[in-house]
Amino acid sequence: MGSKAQLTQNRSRVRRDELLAAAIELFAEGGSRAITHRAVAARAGLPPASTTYYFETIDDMIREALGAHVDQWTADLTSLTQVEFEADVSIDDAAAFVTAVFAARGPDVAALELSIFLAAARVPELQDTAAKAMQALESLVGSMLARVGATDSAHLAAAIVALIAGTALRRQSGQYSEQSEALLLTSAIRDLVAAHVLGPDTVDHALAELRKAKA
Amino acid sequence: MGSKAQLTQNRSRVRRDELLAAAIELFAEGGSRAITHRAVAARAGLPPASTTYYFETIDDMIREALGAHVDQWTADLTSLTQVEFEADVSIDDAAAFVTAVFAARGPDVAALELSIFLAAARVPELQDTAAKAMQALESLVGSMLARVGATDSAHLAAAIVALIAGTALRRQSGQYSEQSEALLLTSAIRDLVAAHVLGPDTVDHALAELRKAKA
DNA sequence: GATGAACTGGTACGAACGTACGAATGGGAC
DNA sequence: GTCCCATTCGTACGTTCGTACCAGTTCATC
Repeated sequence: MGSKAQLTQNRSRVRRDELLAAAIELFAEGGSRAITHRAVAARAGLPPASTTYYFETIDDMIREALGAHVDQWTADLTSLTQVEFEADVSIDDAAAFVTAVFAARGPDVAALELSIFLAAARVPELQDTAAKAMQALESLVGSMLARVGATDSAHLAAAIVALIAGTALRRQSGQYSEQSEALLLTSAIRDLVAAHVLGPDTVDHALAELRKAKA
Repeated sequence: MGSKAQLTQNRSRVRRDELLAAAIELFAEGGSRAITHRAVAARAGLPPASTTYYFETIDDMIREALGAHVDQWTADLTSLTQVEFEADVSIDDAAAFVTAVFAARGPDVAALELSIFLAAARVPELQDTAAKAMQALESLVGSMLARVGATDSAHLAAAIVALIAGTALRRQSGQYSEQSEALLLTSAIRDLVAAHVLGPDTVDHALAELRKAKA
């Protein structure tokens, strides 16, 4: 549905993917405003009419481009979950690994991922796609937590995901160095895991002490 | 610079602000793609030519709209820092208060703020604006921490900011209930503050225990 | 209340847009 | 090999875009 193209030929599928990739490139550079039939085709090195053959409307094209990119991201995250580690994984190894997911490819790419995720989440047809991406990230974090021996906790994984995403977002303001951000993320993850290990009673007690000390 | 308008009249300034507000509305609904001279003027209930009088180019208008919104947000955050509290503020009160900053106005607004912040951070002319907004948020969190008696720590405030931002982002996937998100955020903040109170040695020890338990 | 600058708003123009069309091309099934 | 249909791609149409223009109106200053 959507497109008139039937994609019976291999080359055709390749060209279609090239158009989607070109659309994402343009989106990264100038937002959705930069995505036009002609611009996408030109970027992909294809004739102007190629876009109308593969996509019913320009909105379809944008949707597909965003969706395909988020799907790819989800697939990447999922495959990372399968990676084998040596038996002894430290928290810091795990944190560094997870940090890399969002941050290692550079702030520009992180900004792109965030923008795409955000744009996708606001398109009704892509909400499932966005939700799956977030689930994949939480699964990845969950599997890392399992590796370091933490008792299973969706709550903890969710908090760490929020921390990762928030760090990526915070970094966009451009006023922090990359390594200080990585340090911040690592130490915050350590704190969250430690609090989880110590248990709610210890946390309650520490906060009660804080309150007493203030008085 | 930028605009030919000199804004010597009050009504003129009001109209200009109305145009900026209309631009933000359209941005919220359809992204930067939806911002056109005519659409903005129509939304503001003003004649089509009004936009060209106040803004040199459409890109200037978009920049100004984004910048003005982020500035307003910064001002809101800064004024919240000045709010007086009763003497005894619990961590949960503080967490709830801070949560409200990002979340209370509903997920749609949070998505808008995130989108605008992200878009602004990618426009060179607005990077200072975006950085100031992030600083204002960190100051707000820092002042709340001071109120609950935590020893001053930029590190802790930064981690909590990341947590807030990340929670707002995570929520955009639309698969979590608003209250579960609030609960997640509150408990994660509690954990971070507790870990800070307990100190790095305790955290190290807890993580070491975790490692031992796994073996 | 006169005067000049600031502002208003209708209209116009070239460029770029989304989309449609049709002739030319090419690959797969028989 | 030949036939058919998917694909390619130049071209064209109507629309909407960004921007410019200018006659009319309103306001601040005197």
